[in-house]
Amino acid sequence: MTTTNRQTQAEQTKQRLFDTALELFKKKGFDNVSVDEIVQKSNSSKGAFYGHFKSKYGIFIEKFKEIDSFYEEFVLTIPEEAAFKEKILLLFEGQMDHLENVLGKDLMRTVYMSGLNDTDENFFANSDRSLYRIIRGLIGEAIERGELQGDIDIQKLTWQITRCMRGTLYDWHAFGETFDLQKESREYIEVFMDGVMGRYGLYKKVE
Amino acid sequence: MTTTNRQTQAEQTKQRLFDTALELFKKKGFDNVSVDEIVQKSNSSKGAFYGHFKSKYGIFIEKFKEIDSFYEEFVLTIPEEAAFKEKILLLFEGQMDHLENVLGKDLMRTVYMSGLNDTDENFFANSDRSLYRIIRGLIGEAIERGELQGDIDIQKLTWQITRCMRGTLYDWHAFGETFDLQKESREYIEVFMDGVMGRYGLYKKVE
DNA sequence: CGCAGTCTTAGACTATAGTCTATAATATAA
DNA sequence: TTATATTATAGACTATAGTCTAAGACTGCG
Repeated sequence: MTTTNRQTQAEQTKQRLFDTALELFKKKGFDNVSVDEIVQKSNSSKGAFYGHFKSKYGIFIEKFKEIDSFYEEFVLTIPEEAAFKEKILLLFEGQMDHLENVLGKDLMRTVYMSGLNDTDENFFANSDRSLYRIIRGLIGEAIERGELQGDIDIQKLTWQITRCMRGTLYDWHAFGETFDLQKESREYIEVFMDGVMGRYGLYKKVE
Repeated sequence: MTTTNRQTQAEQTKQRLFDTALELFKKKGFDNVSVDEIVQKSNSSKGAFYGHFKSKYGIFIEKFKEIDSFYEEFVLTIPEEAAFKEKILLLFEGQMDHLENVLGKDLMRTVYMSGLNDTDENFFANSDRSLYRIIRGLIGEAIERGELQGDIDIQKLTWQITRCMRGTLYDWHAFGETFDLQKESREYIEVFMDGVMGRYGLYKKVE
């Protein structure tokens, strides 16, 4: 008998549930997989499942958290010298690509559903998220460089820019197949950023 | 026996279910009311309920549809001579006030939940909605008046402007109590409309 | 009128998310 | 080592949204 302590055992159970669930979700779609099936295919139990995850959504939310490490890495690929607006556009592009092609629509739908539930932990509202830190950083940098006015409310602008993401991603689900995420995202944030630069940008009339 | 025909009878049942459900939702909140309770308090049955409504959400969706008549009326109060941007701002203000104070947050949450469900009928995607017609109308009018360029994509701009609504309303739910709907809505759409006017507006540098 | 067809309704049934309690496995203390 | 406490897990149980079938009620036609 390999001497695994209880904690390790539990961690293994959690991992088994996690992997099995993700695999099933991928194969059959979130709504077509029951917790009973996950539990059974993992040789585990309801008790274990709800011991490790807050809800069925919990699995996806946990997976979704990986997105923050994506942001951390992606931001490094953004050219240092690019203009503020350009950087935001690149960030949107990279994000949408990742969401569509790596995490997938089904997972994102789940995340957005859970954002509407008081009971679930609120992922969006957590202002420590890498995404928020990164955008606050870009804004701060833009101010230092004299691209943006120094007296703007950084936090507010961060929420607004990320709201563009949320609005676009919501529509991605609400408007079905015909919705071209990349295209819609780009066109939308471009207009918004025009508004931002018009309001808070410096050296506008120069050039 | 009053000679009520079958259709009238059914209509009465539906109305009874509808009223009872709304009353219960208001008193206890959507999530704390079961279909069984609605059915029981209405002296009706599951069969009747699901005959008349597609889902439990269905009740709220039906109520929500009244918003279109609100738009139709509200738009009449917008001053004819106001600028395009101003009209949009007023529309947002009126809408948010109505959603917050008449329809209520619980109902709106339900509508937004159902927008994420493939199975439910998709309310947002229906381009016949009064809201969309009204905004298309305002854009068309602005073009005629020479406020906007004549070659813009009216439909696309309509989706984008309403996406500002959806983004703000989503955040209203996701960010909990501290979120000031009116304020957030105004500040956000103002920036966006600046972007719109900067891109598609005419006579910008004149004045 | 009486029969056939159709719509409405009743309510039993199913599917499934999440809770609860008991048990087994492990850790800790004596 | 033995006793006690803790924690993970099993799986029965509950709550509830939604389905399904049949029966009753009406309608219209011959």
